[in-house]
Amino acid sequence: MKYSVVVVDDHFLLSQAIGGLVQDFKNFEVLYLCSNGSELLEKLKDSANIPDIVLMDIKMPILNGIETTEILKNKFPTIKVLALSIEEDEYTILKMLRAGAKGYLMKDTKKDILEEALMGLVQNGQYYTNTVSQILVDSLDKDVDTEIKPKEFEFIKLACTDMNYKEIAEAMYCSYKTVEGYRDSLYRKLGIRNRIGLVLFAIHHNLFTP
Amino acid sequence: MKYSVVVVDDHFLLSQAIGGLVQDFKNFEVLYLCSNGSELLEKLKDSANIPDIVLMDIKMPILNGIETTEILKNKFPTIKVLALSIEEDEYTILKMLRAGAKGYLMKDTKKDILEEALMGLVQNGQYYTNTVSQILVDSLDKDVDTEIKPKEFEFIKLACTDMNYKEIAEAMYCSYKTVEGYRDSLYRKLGIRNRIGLVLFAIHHNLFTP
DNA sequence: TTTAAAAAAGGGGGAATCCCCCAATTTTTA
DNA sequence: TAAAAATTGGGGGATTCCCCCTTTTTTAAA
Repeated sequence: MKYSVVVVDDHFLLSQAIGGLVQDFKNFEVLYLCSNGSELLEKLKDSANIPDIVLMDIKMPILNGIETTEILKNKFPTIKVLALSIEEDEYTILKMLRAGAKGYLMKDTKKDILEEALMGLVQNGQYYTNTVSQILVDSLDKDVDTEIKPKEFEFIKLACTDMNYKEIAEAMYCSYKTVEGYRDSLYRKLGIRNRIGLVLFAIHHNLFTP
Repeated sequence: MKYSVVVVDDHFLLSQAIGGLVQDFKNFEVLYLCSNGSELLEKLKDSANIPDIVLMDIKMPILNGIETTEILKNKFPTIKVLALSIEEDEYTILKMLRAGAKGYLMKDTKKDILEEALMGLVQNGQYYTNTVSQILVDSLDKDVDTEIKPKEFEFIKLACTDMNYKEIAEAMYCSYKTVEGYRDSLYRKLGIRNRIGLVLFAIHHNLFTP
């Protein structure tokens, strides 16, 4: 009996191709492919469509990988999610693991590693590369004072547009000075010195997708 | 006799997988895979390694797809390049086509289309989707006064860091006022109003990769 | 439940930077 | 040699940055 695998990725070519790779593995077979999270949830309404493993991309339209994994954790706890992302980013990996992913494969993954990871998932319930383990260790002492608050998060997204602070204040229904407060607080705790730095930070940590 | 195909992409999983798809096509076979442009050029030094078609990613480390295609056009004019990119972007597509690519496939491409495109390349020497044709038509009247000059291009890349204009001027070995000139000229012809807008423009048009 | 501490929101003011107009000079191109 | 383009510059208003501060609200602890 082979373990069933579902690939969720909005890049048709990639999901089709990954499906092909998985189909070659002797212990695994592809159940079906989805192009985003909500399509997967739709499929899962039929209990015949519940796979052992979901290979999940993170950046997807409509319902992204983190949100989808969160939902799966609650509604289908038997399904193991393996994150499979083009971009490697500490923040994103952490968010994905917190959401319930049992492993995370980077873009430089080779075919053998994919099979090894799938076997790790069914045998040990997880598969963590050295990189991911290191990130987990690093995150222990780091995330405490670097936590970004909801209002600051909202500010960051607006700061990543060409609006000036006066306009941002109007958009956030608060005073200009409050907006400056969010900015200064972020500059201090993120160690950046101007708005370009903030935009770059936001992009690198997937707080904002251009 | 099958047509030989080389896949150039820094995403191992993707290139391996695309290679698998191509291998399934009855008229095509994979010669080898490369992870960036300079690796391809190294391979091509041996004349036994010259393929009929190169499937080329655009964003790659060391030597990107546009630069690589430009070199191929001069040194190996018999090789047909099919751009195969995750991101779809007018500017990038145009640059890739100007560099000599004979076609461009978007991320939502399905397996059949890939085969169709490969056949188009060997039979007609090109394969253009409707989207690409439309972009070509649009570009005719648009690109004239929107051309970005080399110095401006250099400025853009520095403007996408947290340096201020004084520092950028030092980095470019010119006066502060010259830098302001580049900035103002770009703002005018790109229709943007501040530096964040410039950064966003640069990202959207792949002039700068965060 | 009261109290103390922490966080959020708002504010003043000054220095630095950014934006945008104009003009002069030098270099390149036709 | 004249025209076009690139470079440099002045000046000034707008915006951003970065300190200082007070008031209000939320949270946590005694």
